[in-house]
Amino acid sequence: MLKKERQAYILHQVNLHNKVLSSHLSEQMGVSEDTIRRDLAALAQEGKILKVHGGGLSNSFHQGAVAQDVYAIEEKRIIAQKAVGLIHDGMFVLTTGGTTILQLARILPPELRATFITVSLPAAFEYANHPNIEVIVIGDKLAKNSKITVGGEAIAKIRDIRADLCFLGVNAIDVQAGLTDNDWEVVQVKKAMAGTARKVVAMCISEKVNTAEHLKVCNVEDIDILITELQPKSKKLQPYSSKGIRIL
Amino acid sequence: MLKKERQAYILHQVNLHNKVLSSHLSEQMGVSEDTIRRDLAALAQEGKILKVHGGGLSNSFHQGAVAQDVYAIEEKRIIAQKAVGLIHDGMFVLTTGGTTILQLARILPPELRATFITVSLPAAFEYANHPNIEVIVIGDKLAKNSKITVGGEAIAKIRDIRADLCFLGVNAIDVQAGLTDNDWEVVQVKKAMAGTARKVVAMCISEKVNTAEHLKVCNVEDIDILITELQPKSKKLQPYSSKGIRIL
DNA sequence: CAGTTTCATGCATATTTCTGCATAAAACGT
DNA sequence: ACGTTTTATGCAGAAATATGCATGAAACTG
Repeated sequence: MLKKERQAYILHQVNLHNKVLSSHLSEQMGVSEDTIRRDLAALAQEGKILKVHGGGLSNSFHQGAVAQDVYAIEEKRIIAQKAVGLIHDGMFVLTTGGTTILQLARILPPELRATFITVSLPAAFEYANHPNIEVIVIGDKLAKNSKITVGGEAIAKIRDIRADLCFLGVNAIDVQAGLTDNDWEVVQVKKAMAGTARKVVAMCISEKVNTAEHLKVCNVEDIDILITELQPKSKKLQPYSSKGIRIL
Repeated sequence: MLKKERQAYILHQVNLHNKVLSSHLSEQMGVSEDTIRRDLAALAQEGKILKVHGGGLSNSFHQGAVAQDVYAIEEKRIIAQKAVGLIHDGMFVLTTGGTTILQLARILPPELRATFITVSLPAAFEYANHPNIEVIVIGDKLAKNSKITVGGEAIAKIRDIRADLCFLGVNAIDVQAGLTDNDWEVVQVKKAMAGTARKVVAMCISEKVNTAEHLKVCNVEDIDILITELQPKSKKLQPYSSKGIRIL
């Protein structure tokens, strides 16, 4: 990894999380803490970040800036953290859109080499920031509110891909009703994704567990792994666990 | 392998991956690292890439990810204003990426009903803000630097579309050399677009008129309309006018 | 204030770059 | 066509750069 590249990545992380730890970064990109410290010093020198003991801070504190607030961001961050452990080098990964997926995109370890395939434009942007990931965009008509491509072309293309892993941002999940959503076209895309991947991972904040929407994506049995921000052994998740779904 | 060829390849790699390593390139095309370094230096000299210790980076790194201001925005706004007059209800419009195209996207009249087809993710986002426009995204591998999709799939898809109008963001135009660009894949996409549309519109700031890059997109005769920020009767544009191209 | 973590400094090492030069290939002028 | 000039490329050795490690100092924590 090149110096500038590393610094750009650090800057990205700082802008995203408002703080970084030297120890964390060091581990994340496999260089010594000394190097990280030198990078932080350089970035601080350029005024891009604020260097503090133990890491760095966004200087947006200093200048006052915008913090885009995502609903239940902490929960989603936890979920993303669990999900990232499933991805290994060389994998082909299908993802939908949604804010949980975006969180996932942001915390992908920089040395991970994988191919991400998505219908979500925001997700594609996020993946594009990553130094070692190949991004494949599935094309079709753009659904304006969700910024994902939907339609027959997209679905056919998804079916052509034998992905190792599929991450579904989940709107509602229920033991009886299965995975459900409320946008017809989104459902088509998710169906296709769930159908073609070797392992299907559902990412869902606990609040949406045991809720249902009008349109069905798939049965809970079709899911291989369910990730929520709760403990895996949490009572709320027992019904899913006993259906043979792995809980993280 | 010729020097120009090599440099075009390097540039393509940079546009696709945002970085290249001298060592890697050297091995990949069987020339010494010295030669690669000289190529990188030349490309950096022309401002096409950012040269760093160990290789090269896309110059999007240098500008800082946030708040990059568009070069020559006033000129581009004028061009976009002229271009928008060509679009009518019901049309199918193909567009490339580039900042000029983004300007166009922003000033589309809200009551316009048309279908825009693009390989550019930023352009797609911009179009998506429009209330009455249908947006079709062409999918394929994402070039990280320019955020456009490139590759065989994309080109095949473009060829399937009979668009009424094609807007090309132009990198360089010259009466002799024609429309030229510096990234092989981008050139393929532009070629396909220019080839399939009923009318081809080139949008080009006057600064780039009578300049040339390494790779050819098409002849000036293949363009139907040329838009710059200059007056149509401007002297600089005479040669194009006399080739039968309509100037706006 | 004692213990732990983080930091700065100097140094060692590996990698990358620069410089000058030699050679080969291409372009040019007459 | 021939010799000359320009250009492109590779190579060797010196210089610069990037990084990690060891040590003691400084900063945090409770």
